[in-house]
Amino acid sequence: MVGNTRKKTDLNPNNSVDCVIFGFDFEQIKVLLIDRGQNIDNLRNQRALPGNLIYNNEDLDEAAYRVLEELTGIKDIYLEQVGAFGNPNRVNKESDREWLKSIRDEPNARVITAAYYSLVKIDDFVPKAHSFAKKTEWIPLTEIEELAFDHFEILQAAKEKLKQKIKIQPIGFNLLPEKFTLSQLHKLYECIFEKPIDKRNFRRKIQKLNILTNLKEKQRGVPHKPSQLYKFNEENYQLLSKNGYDNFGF
Amino acid sequence: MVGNTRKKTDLNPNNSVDCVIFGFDFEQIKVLLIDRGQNIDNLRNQRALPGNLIYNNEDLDEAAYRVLEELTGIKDIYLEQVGAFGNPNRVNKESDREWLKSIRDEPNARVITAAYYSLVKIDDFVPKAHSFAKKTEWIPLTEIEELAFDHFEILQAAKEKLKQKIKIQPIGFNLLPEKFTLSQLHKLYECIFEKPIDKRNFRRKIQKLNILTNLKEKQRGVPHKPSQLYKFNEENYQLLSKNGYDNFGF
DNA sequence: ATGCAAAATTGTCTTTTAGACACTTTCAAA
DNA sequence: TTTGAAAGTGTCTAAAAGACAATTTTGCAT
Repeated sequence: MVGNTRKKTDLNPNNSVDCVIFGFDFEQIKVLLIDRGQNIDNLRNQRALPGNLIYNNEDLDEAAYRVLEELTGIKDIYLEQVGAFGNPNRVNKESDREWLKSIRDEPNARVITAAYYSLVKIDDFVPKAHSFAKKTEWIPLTEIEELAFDHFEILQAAKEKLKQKIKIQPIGFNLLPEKFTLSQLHKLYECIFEKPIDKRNFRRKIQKLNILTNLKEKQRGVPHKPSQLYKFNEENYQLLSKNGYDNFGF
Repeated sequence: MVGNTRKKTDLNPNNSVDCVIFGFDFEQIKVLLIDRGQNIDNLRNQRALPGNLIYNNEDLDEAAYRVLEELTGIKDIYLEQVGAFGNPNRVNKESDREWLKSIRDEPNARVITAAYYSLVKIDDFVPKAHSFAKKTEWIPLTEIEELAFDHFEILQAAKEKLKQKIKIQPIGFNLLPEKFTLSQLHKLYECIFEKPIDKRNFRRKIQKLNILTNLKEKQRGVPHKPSQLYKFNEENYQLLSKNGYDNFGF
């Protein structure tokens, strides 16, 4: 947006954005986490959400898009704010402080973060180390038990937002490739809602939305009845979004 | 929470909270706004949401409760975050800058705000001037066309949150007095959803939730058939909240 | 070629919910 | 006693949710 180059001194030491980036590998929901590769004795090597300080002249949304792109290369994607997290101790765990000292000019500053979440096609991003992230990995949601700072709390809030949001907008398509099967879509909804959903009822309901185009093309090479491939119908989706729907829950 | 007295120097000049305080007078939704009583020539005397800077050692939620109490005297009330608003120009309107100079030590600081909304029983709070608010008034939602800073935008977001939230939790009771009638509740929902709702269908649906207790007591002195008074059944509400409901929309 | 394993696909019935719709009752005030 | 004003109430129809199981198509192993 702003073409200017920014200096390190333009960083706002008190405000950051953190991104919860969800992906889906047809089996489970995964989250993109960075590993800070800490080697200090007796400190757990906790993972963290990708995030960073914002610039002083930068909008929060803009910052989220920038950080997301800087850390993952992904852009032009659904991004939604989860909220602001400002517990004064959110940055005070000993292991976190050590890490901050190594990457920040003002490691003791109080930091309030605006959290965002994003849904990406998992194959569009091959994690690689970047900047202060020594490693970047897709970690299954179910395996995440603790994170740096208050990131676990942020993650829970993001999950909750996603659950609510997908009831009123079919945003799940952002997690799937161009061509996908109804079974994959079904599995995705089961993962998000964290409960089994009747196959036939799900298909009936999703088809009635009228946002799927049958590609008249089949899966190939699977050792069972091949599935029809569908694509997401952008035009009808726009129409639907405008009018809105209220209750795509199960 | 923290008993310490706070000094002005403990204020965080870059982060604030703003509160959208909704009330209901049985006719319409109102919002509590402050009037900054500006006397400068040619500047519109815009109203603003009550809000203020937070302290450095203060949690955001805590700050919201504090500011709400400081500005209105109200506490122990439903408070929910709307989100963070951080447009770098949100504080740059000329009329706003003038005002900030008169009340802030660092009037030029960039301020990111965390917005909250709250639902209060309108009669519990009799507006009176306080601190830098020269006046405090309940203004009907429908009459609000512009506000200071980005407060109009925040208000719209808060309205939207409220609309969504009330579909999954019966939070509207916070807007009503202890004893209320079904007609009042009905009117409230119409105001929030900004559309007429069929009386009989509404009654059927709200009664099925099982969170109303009929007080076997009637309105008195009204020049028409007096209405039954109800109270909100806390016990069943807890039960309902735990299990949740999905679709109390119209 | 045959059979098997694995997942895809499909429809019906029942129950619940949504949505449309209008008349009667009860009170205060004139 | 009449009138105005809002409260209160029930039924029918259409749509949606939810429960439920058999058949089809493919690759692969024999």
